[in-house]
Amino acid sequence: MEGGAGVGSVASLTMDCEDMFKEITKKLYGEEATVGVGVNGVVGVEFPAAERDLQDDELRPEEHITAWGLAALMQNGFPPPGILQANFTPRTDPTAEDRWTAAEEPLAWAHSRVAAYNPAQRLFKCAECECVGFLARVAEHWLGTHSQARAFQCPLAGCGFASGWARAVRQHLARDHHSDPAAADHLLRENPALDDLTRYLQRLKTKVDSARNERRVGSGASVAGPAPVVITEAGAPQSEPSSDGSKRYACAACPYATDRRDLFTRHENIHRDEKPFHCYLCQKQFNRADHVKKHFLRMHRDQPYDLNRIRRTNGKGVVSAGSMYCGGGGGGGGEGVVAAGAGKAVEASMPALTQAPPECRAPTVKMERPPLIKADTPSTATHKTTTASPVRRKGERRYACCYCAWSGVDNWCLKRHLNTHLKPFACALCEYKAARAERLATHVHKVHNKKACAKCPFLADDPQQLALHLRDAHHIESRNLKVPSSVGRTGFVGGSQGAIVGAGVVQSSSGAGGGAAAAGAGGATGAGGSGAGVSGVGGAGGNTSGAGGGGGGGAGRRREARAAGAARLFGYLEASDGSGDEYEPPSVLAGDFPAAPHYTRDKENAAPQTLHHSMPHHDHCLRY
DNA sequence: CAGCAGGGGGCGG
DNA sequence: CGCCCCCTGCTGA
Repeated sequence: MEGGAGVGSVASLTMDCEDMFKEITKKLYGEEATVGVGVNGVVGVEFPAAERDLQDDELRPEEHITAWGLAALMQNGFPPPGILQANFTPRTDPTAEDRWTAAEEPLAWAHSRVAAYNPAQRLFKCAECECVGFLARVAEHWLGTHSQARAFQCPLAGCGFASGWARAVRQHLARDHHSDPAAADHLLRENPALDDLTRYLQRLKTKVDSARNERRVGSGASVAGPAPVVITEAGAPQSEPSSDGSKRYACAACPYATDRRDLFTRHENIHRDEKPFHCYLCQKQFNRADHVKKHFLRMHRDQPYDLNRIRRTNGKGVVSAGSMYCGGGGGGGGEGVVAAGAGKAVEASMPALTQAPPECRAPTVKMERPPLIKADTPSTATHKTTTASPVRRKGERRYACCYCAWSGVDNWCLKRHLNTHLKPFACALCEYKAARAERLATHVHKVHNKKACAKCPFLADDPQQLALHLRDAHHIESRNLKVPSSVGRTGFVGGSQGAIVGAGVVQSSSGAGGGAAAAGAGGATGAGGSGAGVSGVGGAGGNTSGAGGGGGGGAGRRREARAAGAARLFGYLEASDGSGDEYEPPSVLAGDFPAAPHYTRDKENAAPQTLHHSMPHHDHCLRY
C-alpha cells in the first residue's frame, strides 16, 4: 500500500500531535521538561524535603494553564496536573531515607537514568525534570516527554503515526481512523520500550529498597520477619512490605494494599484505561460489572437487566479483555474522561436503588415493589436476567430520623441529616457546635483565629504552626497550608488518616479508597484552579457551570465533572482550593473519643463517627 | 439541606 | 462474582 500524500499528511499530523504533546508537557511540567536539564547529579543526590515545597509566590505547574486549556487537556484524555506533578509531596515513610537515588548505569537505549527513586516516598522523580510520581506514571511521562523514541505506533497497516505517548495513538485511532482505541490496547500494552523502561525502574526500586532493608536490619531496626512478597503493578514480586507493612499485595501506582489477590486484581483495573463493561441501554462504560448493575438498577429499572449483555465488545465482536493493560498503565483517568461521555440522558427520573443497611428501617408502605437487595428479596424474582428489576421507587424514604419527621432515601442521607440535630462538630474553645465540619473550622478560624488540626484536638495559632504540628505529630507534610490556591494537601492527609492516625481507629472502607476518592474529589470540586478548569471557563469560585466544557445540558456537565474527578483519582493528589484545611474539622474535646474520629473528606457531610459513641447512629434509625 | 449517580473497598458465597 | 457499605461531587429546593 502506498503512502503518498497520505503518509505526508500522517507525518504532518504526527508532528502536530508531537508538538501538541510537547507543548502540553511544557505547560504541565514546566519548561525544563523540554529544555532538558540532563541527568547529571542525579545519582545519590539528596533532595531535602523542603526543596519540594513551593513558596507561596511560586507558580504551580497547573497554573501555567488557563482554565480553558486545562479543560481541553482533560477532555482529550490527558492526565490532569497532579497525576504526575512537579513538587508533588506524597505520603512519606518516616522510617525510610528521604533521598532520591538513580541507577548507577543509564538505560542503554535511552542514554538516560530516566528517574530517581525515593524509598521514603515510594515515588520516582524524572531525571530530566522535576516531575514526581509512581513508577508507571514516571515511565510513561519520560517516554512521552523526554525520549526521542516514538515508541507507540498506530497498529493500522499503512499508517505511520507514532508517538511517545500511548494516549496519542489511542486518540489518533479514535479521531483519525474512527476506530475503537481499545483495538490498540494489546499493542500499546506490550510495548517493548515501555516494558524495558518499567523493568529498569523496577530494578532500581528493588535495589534501593533492598539496600534500605539491609541497612535497617543491620542497624537493628525492627523489621523482624521475612518481608512479604509484594506484587507490583508491573507484576514483579517485591521484597518489601506495603507501606503499612502488613499487606501482601501493594499497588505500584498508588498506595493501595491488600492481602487478597482478587481485590488487588480488581484494584489494578482502576489504573487501566479500559472499562470492559457497559450498560447496554445507554452505553455508559464501567470498569466493574457490579457497577453496571447498580447503574442499571438505578437508571433503567423498568428494563430487564441481562448480565450477559454487559460485557463490552470491540468492533470485531470480541469481548475485550478485562485484564488488559493499556499503555503501560498510564493515564488511566484521562481516558475515562472521554469514555464517560458516552452516557446518555436516559437517566431522567429513574428511581434510585439505595442500599438498605440492616440498622435502618425496612421499606415503608409506600413501597410498591420489594427492594432489590437480595436480603430483602428472598423470592427468586431474579433480577439477573429477564424481569423488570424490582427496585425501590425513586424518592422512597426508608430512613427515618428519630428526632423529627424527616425521612430520607438512604443511610448516608440519614447520617447527614442527623448531624443537623446532633451538631457533632463542637468547638473546643467555646460552646459553639456545628452540623458541618467546615462551619466549625470557619468558626475556629474566625472567632478564635486558630487553625484546627484534622487529626487531633490541636489548635494552631497559624498555618505554620499547624504545619509543624502535622509534620511532627502526624508525619504529614502539610505543604497545603502554604500554597495559595490550586494545589491542596495530598489525598493521603484526608483519606488515609486511618493509617496515619493509627491504632484504635476502626477505619471503614475509606482507608485507601478515601484517599483515592479524596484525591479525585478535590479536583472535581471546581473550587480551585484546576477544578475550575475541568469544568470550563466559567468555573471561577467553584461553580461548575463551565460553558466551554461541555456540550449540552447539566447532565453532560455533571458527567464530565465526574469523569474528571475520577480521572484525578489516579493522581492521588488533590487539587483542592487550598482552603482545604479549613474543611478538616477539628476534633472536639480531647478525651471525648477513644481514638481519632473518622473525618471524611466530604466537606458537606463529614461527621466524626466516633462522636456518636454515646448514641451510635444506628440507634437513630427506626425499623418499621 | 437533601437527592442523586458514580466509584472504590471489604466481604462472603 | 455480586452485594453491601461508604464516600464523593453535583445539583436543586
